[in-house]
Amino acid sequence: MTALKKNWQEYIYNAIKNAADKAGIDAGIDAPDSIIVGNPPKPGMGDFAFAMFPFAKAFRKAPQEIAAMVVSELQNSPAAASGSFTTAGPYVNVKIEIAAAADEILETVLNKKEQYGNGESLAGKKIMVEFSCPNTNKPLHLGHLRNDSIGACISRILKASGADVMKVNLINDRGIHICKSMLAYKKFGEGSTPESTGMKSDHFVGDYYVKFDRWAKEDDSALAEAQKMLQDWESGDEETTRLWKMMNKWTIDGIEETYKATGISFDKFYYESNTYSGGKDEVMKGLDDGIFYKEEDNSIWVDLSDINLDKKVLLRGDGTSLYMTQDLGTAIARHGDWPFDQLIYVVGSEQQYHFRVLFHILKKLGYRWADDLKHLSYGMVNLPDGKMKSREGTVVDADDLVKQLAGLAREEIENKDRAGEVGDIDATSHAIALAALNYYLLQVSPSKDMIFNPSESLSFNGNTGPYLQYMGARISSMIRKFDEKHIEFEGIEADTSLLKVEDEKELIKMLISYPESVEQAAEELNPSCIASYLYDLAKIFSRFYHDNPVLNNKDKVVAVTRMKLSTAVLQVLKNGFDLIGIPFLEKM
RNA sequence: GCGUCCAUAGCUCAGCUGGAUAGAGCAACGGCCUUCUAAGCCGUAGGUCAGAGGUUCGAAUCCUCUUGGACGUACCA
Repeated sequence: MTALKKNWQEYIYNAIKNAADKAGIDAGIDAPDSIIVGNPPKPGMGDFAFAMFPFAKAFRKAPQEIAAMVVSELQNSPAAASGSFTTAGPYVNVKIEIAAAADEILETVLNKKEQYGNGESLAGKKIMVEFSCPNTNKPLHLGHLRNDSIGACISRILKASGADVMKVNLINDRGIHICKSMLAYKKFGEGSTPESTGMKSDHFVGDYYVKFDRWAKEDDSALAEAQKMLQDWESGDEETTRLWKMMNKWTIDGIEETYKATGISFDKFYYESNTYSGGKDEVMKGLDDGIFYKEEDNSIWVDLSDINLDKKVLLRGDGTSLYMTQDLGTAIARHGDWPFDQLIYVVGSEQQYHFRVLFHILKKLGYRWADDLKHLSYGMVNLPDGKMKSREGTVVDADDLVKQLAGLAREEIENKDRAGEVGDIDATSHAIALAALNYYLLQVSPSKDMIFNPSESLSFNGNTGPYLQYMGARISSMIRKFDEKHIEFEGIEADTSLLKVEDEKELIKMLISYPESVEQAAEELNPSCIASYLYDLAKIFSRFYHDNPVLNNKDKVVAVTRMKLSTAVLQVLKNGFDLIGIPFLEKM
């Protein structure tokens, strides 16, 4: 909440109080905070709107009449100096004096620079964010990209709100599915390597995962062999371990390349292969303490009837561990490494049950911090004709997608004849690709499933990341030209009282509300707040810039003032870009 | 069956703790480049906010039910 809004809440609050006192009644409100600040439906009607409906009961009067009383109170108060107000039926609409607000916000933005928008709401909090968590049996696909975008963005938003954030990844490098690709390679690989085939190493491994699937369809013994391999692996069999190490490295190397290309990074990597045994110990301990129980086949279970759930297996009869086993171990290890105030798991909605159970078990085991765990569940990415299915080859591969986007961006640059202008065309097209991708993935609220429409996501027009980048590039271009002509403008000071156009006012208001967007995004763990904010800001600027000469203005004072406004808009765009993962481009 | 989530324009999505005439983009149609990058700007058309009740001065938003969908309820992760 900005100071400006707070002031007006106060003014309205006092006005209502005074009116109530005069009428000898109790207004039924006790704090300025309780006054709701709205926006009038049309910009021309004012900047803030206050509905009088809630006070009708206390006053025993029609809201229209109360509005009139409030306005007359306002006229005799300090509020009169900072704006004007009218009744609009049951509403009191306020038009703020823009020059004073503009002066303040422009100074604030231009002084704070990349710090503008950062808040303190989470200051002192240690928040760990887990995301990505790839399996080491195949390369990343579109689903991972959504996870990565959300996880990375949430981390930045929390940091911008003052939290101490630790980004962690959990490499899923053990389990039956890993053994499947290992087994297929052992059987069909014939000693080939990523180098010998010239393939990206994670794709190389992924192919064997597919091969296993095909083999298992024809031969029932395949699965049993994989099971056997898992036992070998957990008992430390040398040959299996060697194969595992080699293939894991291939996959992880390949995935790291994808991370690098998509701008994803982590502060710490956890590996299931390290944490699963800690989880096993924990399960054994829980068994001794009578929290878990053993079945006849030696498997270990937890009874969850106390939270209206069934029972869940924690350790197989043959002693090998499961997803749950290692996740217990991982959580405990993490809290030991870095005692967090909150741990956010960015994981798909299909695992809601898993996390509910995980948190509950940790609580049963007596870990108080179990209450600080949160599953940030996000929806699936589907294709226009349904789901992505690896077996049917409808999976959208992450590397392919990024490459394809960059290719299209490059074409676009060439078509516009801007190849010479942009400098490094490869870097530029890649940056545009990332903008398109991240914006596309983040403009949708995480909780919702989304449809990935290839032709639409490959478009760079309209409500897209590249549109935002384009606005940034145009403002940058203007600033360059302004700097070149600096002699012409020497000694000329900006005068915000000249900001009279409606769009200028809108821009000022947008600048003021940026920190609220960030705060809201942090509170709701929803990046789409910032995505929509940025689009709104860019859209208004675009219209303003189209209709009103800035640098080329005949009046040099107006030119300087508008340049200052534009520079502030650019700063806020850039700050938002950093959060959403849109690379800023000086030229495009 | 039970649990969680979802349903807004032809399509993809916004819509803040309930507030004035529900907004964008894409697709369609029509305008605008001798001036700051046309990846742009402006306009036209397109809606029973799945349906029915309820709460309220006031509901896309809150509650209940119904319908439709997704996901889960694995000794997969």
